[in-house]
Amino acid sequence: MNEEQKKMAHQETSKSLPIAMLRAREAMMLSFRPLLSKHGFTEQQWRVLRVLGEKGTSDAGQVAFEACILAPSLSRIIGKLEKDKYISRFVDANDGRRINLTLTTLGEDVLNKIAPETQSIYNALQKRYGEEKLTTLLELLGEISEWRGR
Amino acid sequence: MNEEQKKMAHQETSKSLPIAMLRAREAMMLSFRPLLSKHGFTEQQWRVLRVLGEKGTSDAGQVAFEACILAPSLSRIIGKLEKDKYISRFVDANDGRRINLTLTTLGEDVLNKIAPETQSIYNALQKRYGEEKLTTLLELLGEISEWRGR
DNA sequence: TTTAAACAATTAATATGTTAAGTTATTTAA
DNA sequence: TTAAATAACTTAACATATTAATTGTTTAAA
Repeated sequence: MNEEQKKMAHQETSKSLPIAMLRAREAMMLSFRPLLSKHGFTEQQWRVLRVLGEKGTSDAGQVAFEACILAPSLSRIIGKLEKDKYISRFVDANDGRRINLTLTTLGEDVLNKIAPETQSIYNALQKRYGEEKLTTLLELLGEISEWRGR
Repeated sequence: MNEEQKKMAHQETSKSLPIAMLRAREAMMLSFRPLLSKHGFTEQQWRVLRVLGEKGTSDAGQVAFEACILAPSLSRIIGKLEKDKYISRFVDANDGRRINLTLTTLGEDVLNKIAPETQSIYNALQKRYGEEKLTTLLELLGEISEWRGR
């Protein structure tokens, strides 16, 4: 019995979708993260700003879902973003449980300042791999996102 | 000037690859995480066990790269896995800086016990989307992983 | 209507992510 | 050969991830 046969045969890590997504995402973030940290934001803070820029005012639950951040993490993140004057928060008029969030003028300014820089990184990626390939990738990822399996 | 025009037009979050990967990965982990936690492991601990099962003995740096975990995190993770007797660690004979890691018998046992269960979740995903689609996705992710752009 | 169930957000506790600094071992160059 | 540079890992500090418990609000049922 050789070395290989001692081990039971499992799926290779390179063929695991969650690991493959992690590695691919990490490769991209190696480019994006320095840009964000240059401006003093973490990935997660940036996602919150982007979602608010896209959706306008929306409640914390919606932002958490869109930014892919769990509620407890979001609570702290919006605490800091509010302290730093990038967003403001207020209780919903129709539902006292809900917290609405919106970008301040300062928040909009940083979004407008940083977004073009992230876009230029994205353009480099697109130039390298081609628009079609990236579109296909986005579509496939979108389908998986809707999976509620097993 | 209407509401839309007030905001500068940025890339939609749904068209951001890092966010799309995050959402897709999260959808999958919603299925995997309960299985892992049932056995008392976190995602990261599980990735370390899988990598060691695949590679056999290998040094911490290699494991960190393969499992997509930064060195400081790995230090803590292997500290716990060693304490719980799933792995053993020892200084490399040829390079005193390097720490070699290997699965214990207990580690191999849990790997062999849990892996089939994760595989069955994966099979459900494959049944839903088709083998070809998942293969395409893995290939595209693999290409992005090699990106070192800008 | 009054209470129980369901909800949204927050707090708490433990684990990991991220960057920087620190340790020890190895390599390189003077 | 030795001091500086490099490398691998660890520790530290702060931010986020995850699950559970808590608080306050709304809805639904008795």
